[in-house]
Amino acid sequence: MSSREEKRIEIIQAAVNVFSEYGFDRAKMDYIAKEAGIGKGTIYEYFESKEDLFDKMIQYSIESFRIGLKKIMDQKKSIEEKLIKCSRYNAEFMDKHLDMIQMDMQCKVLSKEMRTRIFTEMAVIYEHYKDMVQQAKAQGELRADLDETLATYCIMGTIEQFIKHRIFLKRHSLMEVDHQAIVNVILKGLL
Amino acid sequence: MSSREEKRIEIIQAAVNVFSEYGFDRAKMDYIAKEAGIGKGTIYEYFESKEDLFDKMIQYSIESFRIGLKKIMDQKKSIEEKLIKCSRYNAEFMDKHLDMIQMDMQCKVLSKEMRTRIFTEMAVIYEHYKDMVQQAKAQGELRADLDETLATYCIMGTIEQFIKHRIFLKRHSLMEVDHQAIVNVILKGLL
Amino acid sequence: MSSREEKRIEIIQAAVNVFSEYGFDRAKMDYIAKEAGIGKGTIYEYFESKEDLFDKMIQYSIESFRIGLKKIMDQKKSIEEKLIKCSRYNAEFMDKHLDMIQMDMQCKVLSKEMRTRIFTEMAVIYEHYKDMVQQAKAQGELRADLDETLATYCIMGTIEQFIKHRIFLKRHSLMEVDHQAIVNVILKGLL
Amino acid sequence: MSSREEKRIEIIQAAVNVFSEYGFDRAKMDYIAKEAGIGKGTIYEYFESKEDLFDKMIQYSIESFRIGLKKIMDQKKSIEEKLIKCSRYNAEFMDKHLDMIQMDMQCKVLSKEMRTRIFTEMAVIYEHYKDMVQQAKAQGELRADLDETLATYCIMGTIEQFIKHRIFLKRHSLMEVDHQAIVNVILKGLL
DNA sequence: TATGAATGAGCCTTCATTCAT
DNA sequence: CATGAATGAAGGCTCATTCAT
Repeated sequence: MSSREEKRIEIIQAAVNVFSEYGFDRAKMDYIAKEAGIGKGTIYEYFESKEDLFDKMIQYSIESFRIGLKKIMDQKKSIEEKLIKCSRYNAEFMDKHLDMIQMDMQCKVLSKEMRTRIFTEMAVIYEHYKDMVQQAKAQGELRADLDETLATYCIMGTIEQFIKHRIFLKRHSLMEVDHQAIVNVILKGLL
Repeated sequence: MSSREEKRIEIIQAAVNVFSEYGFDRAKMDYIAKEAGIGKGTIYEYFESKEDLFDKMIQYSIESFRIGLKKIMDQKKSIEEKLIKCSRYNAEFMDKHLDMIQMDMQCKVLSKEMRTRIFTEMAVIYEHYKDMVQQAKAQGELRADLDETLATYCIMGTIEQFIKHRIFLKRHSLMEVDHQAIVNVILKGLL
Repeated sequence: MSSREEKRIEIIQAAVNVFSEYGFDRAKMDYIAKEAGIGKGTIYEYFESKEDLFDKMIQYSIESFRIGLKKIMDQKKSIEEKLIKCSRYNAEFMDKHLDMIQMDMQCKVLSKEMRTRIFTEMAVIYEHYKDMVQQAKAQGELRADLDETLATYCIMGTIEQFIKHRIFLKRHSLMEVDHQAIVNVILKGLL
Repeated sequence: MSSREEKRIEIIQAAVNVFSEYGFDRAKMDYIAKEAGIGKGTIYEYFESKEDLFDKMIQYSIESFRIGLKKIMDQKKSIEEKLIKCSRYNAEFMDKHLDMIQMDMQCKVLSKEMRTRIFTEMAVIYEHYKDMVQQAKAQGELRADLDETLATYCIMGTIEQFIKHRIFLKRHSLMEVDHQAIVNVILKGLL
């Protein structure tokens, strides 16, 4: 259909790959063009500048990550099952895309306006996690005296750290058993 | 002592400030020289290149963080007490050296190669945490069936996320009670 | 007639406007196409390149100016009357086609090569003036020892300077009396 | 002395040559650097941008032209002698530098502020000429009924046109006799 | 040893031109 | 014929690094 929109997405996807690999400043427009299989000038038919492309790429990535995550959280499953799926989804996403969880930090190079937008987007993800925790607690799946905010930190932080180490350092795919185990630690605690 | 070594440290400290503020690629050697109160050429008398300076600065920062953390971990205290102190130390360090958070942030706009290099340095911290977990487990403070690696992810990730949100987003200092609560969540789990 | 020729002229007229407004190097083919109400590629159906279009536009502009001037010069009038009419025509032309002044201006930011090209075209106008001087001299209207070439410089230069200052600097139309006065100065000299 | 200022002037002189030859838009910073015998980056140690360099070059050129002209006009000589010297000076200056008389038109590419400055500068030259005419008239060198403004246009315009044709088109130096002849035409008129 | 003026490789961006539709 | 999306060569500017002093 909208061939224009399709091409825009293709460029964004190329941008995800290249920015992810090189970071903002070392990613060359040349690389992105090559990755997208188009001429360098063509990018400027769709995006105003390198910064604009980066902005749009961030928006696109966070939104698509958020949507996938929300879908999992809205399923009628136990909190344990959902957390495992979240962990798995998170890992898969990071495997394909840029280190999304920490993307909020990329904002250094962004306009103040964009930074605010990204923080807002990221906050939505935090809220999704918290909603899930609250709901699970309301249904008696989690202990009654649990602080929902801190629990959310625990979930997000642990999963993030876990994936960062596994994917980032060891560069191998995660096995199913890993996700179950990490969720198990979160739920049961260390004691 | 060696006036040479002193000057080296001064340059590193200037580098910490400037890299923290601008990130690797946007930090100019000019800025660092100005911050250190020396000529631009002088930096090259002490460091081979911008990259070399960055590496040495990362090593220096992580090492100073590591030393403080190790001291806490080596104390004869319960795992709970030590974790609370770690959380507090982490928060204080970031409060004073806001640079460290920034540093962490900068990594994200760096190339994958550079990110990996930093992450590798950080692995020392991870090892300290893991040692502490192992020791606590050996002494029966933590449950016997605990996966030490995953437990370490949980501790580090949760504390990091917790501090990031509190300091970075809300911009207020943490109270004593917070550290106890977050450690409580880690230890007891969510169930 | 030939619809093709009409379109050619339309493009040239658009080119006059755009080149006048922006100068050669800053005029974009996009602008000219937009001004002519056609597609960018269409220009290349009628002109070989931007340079070619510029050349043809210069020729067209100078030619239309030349024709009007020649008509005046060919009249059976005294040299004084003709000079006054030339001055008036020149002023009117520049008033209507402010472009022409602009055109003259553009030349100055052009390369020496391009300036020469334009100046060569303008030489035709010079020849007309010189013809008029020669004829007037032959008929005893001008003094016998007059250098025709220098006299031509005096006429063209004075009128040009006069109009430039009046229109360009003061931005008001010229009154009839002005033209008589300036021609008077030219003819009588300063002594 | 101020070696810095000397180098600044050297760059400006290189800029005069290159801008004069190629025009603003086709002059490459590379050319100017090469002409000045320095590296491209060095220009930016002395000027903020290409536009800034152009601005400064224009100011420098007009001012030095104006000073030389004023010196001639202030001499205790007859109006005829002075006009001859002006013509000669003008020709020599244009031989070495950019087409100064028409430089006011270069302003297309300049900031509004700069345009105003140049017009002001150029107006000073016009005033110098007018002063000289008034003074000559007061001393009875020029006829009493002469319009000073128009006389000034006649002088400036004729000389400009004269030089433009001779130098610009024929590319040969002017002989002494030429200047005397053109001034003769101006003073005696065509009748 | 310390300096900072000079350098030039490298990159974002523009725009004349092409060509598939 | 007409179009406008795509192209890539070209140029202004930055900044890590060098080296004469």
